[in-house]
Amino acid sequence: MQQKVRVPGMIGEDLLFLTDDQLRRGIEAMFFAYRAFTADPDLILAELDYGRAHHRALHFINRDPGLTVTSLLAVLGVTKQSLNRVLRTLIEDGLVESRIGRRDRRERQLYLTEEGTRLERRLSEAQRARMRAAYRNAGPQAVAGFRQVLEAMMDPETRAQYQAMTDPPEDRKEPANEQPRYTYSDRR
Amino acid sequence: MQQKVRVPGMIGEDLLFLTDDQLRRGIEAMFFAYRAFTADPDLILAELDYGRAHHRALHFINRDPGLTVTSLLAVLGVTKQSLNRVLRTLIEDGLVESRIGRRDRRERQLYLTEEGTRLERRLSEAQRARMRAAYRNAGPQAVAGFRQVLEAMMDPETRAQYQAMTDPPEDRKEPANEQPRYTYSDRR
DNA sequence: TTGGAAAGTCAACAAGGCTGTCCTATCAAG
DNA sequence: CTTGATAGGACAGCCTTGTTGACTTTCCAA
Repeated sequence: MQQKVRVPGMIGEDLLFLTDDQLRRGIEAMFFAYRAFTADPDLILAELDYGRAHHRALHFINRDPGLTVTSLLAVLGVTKQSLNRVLRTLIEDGLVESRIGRRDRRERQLYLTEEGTRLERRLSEAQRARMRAAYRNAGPQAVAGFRQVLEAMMDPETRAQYQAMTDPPEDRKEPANEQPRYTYSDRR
Repeated sequence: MQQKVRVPGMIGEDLLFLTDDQLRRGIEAMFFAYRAFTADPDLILAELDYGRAHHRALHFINRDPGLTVTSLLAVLGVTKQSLNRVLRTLIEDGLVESRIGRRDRRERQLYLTEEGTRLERRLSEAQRARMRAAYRNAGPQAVAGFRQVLEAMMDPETRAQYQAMTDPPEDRKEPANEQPRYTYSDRR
């Protein structure tokens, strides 16, 4: 079990980064970082009696307005019943609007209301602030590596979905406003 | 709100990686990757009627045998009651042993039993396998960046704790077996 | 016209967070 | 030796968010 091999001169490249110990460090880093990653939005959500599930719904509806319940279900990877509970409160509270599908009237297309947009922005700005600080601190090269490892960690289907999400500017139904749009937001 | 600035020639360094859009990509990468990260152990745990909380306890007890309940509490960042529920089942099931503290008899020092060690190994090997594949795929430079960003994302206290955990070989109570120990485990 | 997909609903259950309260054992200081 | 503080454990009860299973309504498409 746990066959450990003492390596004398190293093979070709430096393989020390594949050590069980290095892997454990990475695992723990994921655990601690993810906790921090969700901490800021969680504070805001707690005030409003919402949970992480609400944040996730708001995030993906904001990113892709008009997406159907089924698509959202697929992205989030939860059951219809679980999502429905969350979605219902968001709709009741006037943060999300559910319109009957234009192509297929069985489908429901989801949109954020004004108020929903406001909350989403508040939540995601809190989350971005931490991310931005971490990015800035680590630098562009580190960020590239960060993304590369995370992508390599995903299940293949998820990764495909993730990469398709906005990798190509991709026209879904709206012709999509073109223009490269090199935007850079800052504050503080 | 959301002040966007069209950047013509870029400032000094390339700041495109701090774009709100790039930050959003990073946020989504965290979400999807974390889901994958927990997926493999979750499958094993489900078989045995355990949950993620049990895995976390086993992990940290394994990493630091003899740690006290209070230390474990601090690392996990949950309440005593929440941990206790999990710990109790692990002790009842004979995976964890709780010995009276040697220095302070009020404390309980936690150890994995044979069986606990076996399960921990099974869980962590599943998790490491995915991590190893991702690491190998991304390469050592990317891994360095990955860790750098995750560390920058942590709360300062957590980061200090994380870095202290095994950064210096550090003798806690055992004199700690020295020797650099360049080990490299593989299979497949 | 009919089969099946999309959506929604109800009920029930479980994991794992949380708070609050209370108790015991033990240490350390006065 | 007493007394206050600390470590741990237990019980009750609450919440969110995940799950299954069963059932209905709506509506598209063959």
